[in-house]
Amino acid sequence: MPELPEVETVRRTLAPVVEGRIVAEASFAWPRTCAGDPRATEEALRGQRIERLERYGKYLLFRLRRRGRESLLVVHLRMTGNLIVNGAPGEFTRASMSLDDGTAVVFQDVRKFGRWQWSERLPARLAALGPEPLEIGRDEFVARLRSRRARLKALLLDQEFLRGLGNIYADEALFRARLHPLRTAMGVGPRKARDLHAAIRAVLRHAIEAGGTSIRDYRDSRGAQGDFLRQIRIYGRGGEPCVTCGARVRRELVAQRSTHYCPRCQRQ
DNA sequence: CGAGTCCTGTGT
DNA sequence: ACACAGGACTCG
Repeated sequence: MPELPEVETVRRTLAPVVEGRIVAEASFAWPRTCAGDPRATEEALRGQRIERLERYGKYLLFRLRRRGRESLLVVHLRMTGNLIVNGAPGEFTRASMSLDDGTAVVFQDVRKFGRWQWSERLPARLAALGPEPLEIGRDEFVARLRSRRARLKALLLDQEFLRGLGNIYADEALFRARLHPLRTAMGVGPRKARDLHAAIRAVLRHAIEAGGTSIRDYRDSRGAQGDFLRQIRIYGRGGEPCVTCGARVRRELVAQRSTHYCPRCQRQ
């Protein structure tokens, strides 16, 4: 579910609640939500001061400190995870953290794919991810893109290429840049590659402004839905007329993910 | 590259 | 009963 704009919205709404607070207690109702040993993690988190809440691609990083030692709580929401402030514990609560002011941060996750991982430093897996889509410069993006053999859709979903895009915003960006998802990255000319860079930035910025896209499960940390679905142009519109030209929007599987594009606006 | 896995819920 | 869902990992 959540991609960069959703995770950024969670970060923005959650940061003022948790920054500067101390973890009173953490617990895992579904042990596999914890990457690592749940008991040891609960113990490691107790008494930690949350210094900052950051976003890294689709990951949330809680920067922790206890007795002068820094560490990290890495959270990935995956498909259906939500971090809700003072959320009512229920059937889908997989983990939670209570803070020294009595606030509870409750992790609700229907499909149980979400993960919390405590670590002393940024895990190597994360360190290997690509740049932030909103930080990479145009020329560097173009060079990076055109050096790759993969199809555009697969490449945009590859977190080692860019960190933070997912299925919705990959399709939206390709549509806005009028690029066919099956085109090879290497074959994209410099001009179209620049268009794609601009399209990625635009769609992410607008989506963040709207608080993300709630298709079904996604909520920010206050429980509010995102509003970007109203601005979605291509994702999930298979069979409907293209908003630009009226042609029938195609939906097909690419890299095992449903991919939406307009066969007239986005030529091979 | 594709296919299977981890999971539960919803819609046809 | 079956397909599908915003993600990522592992295996051929």
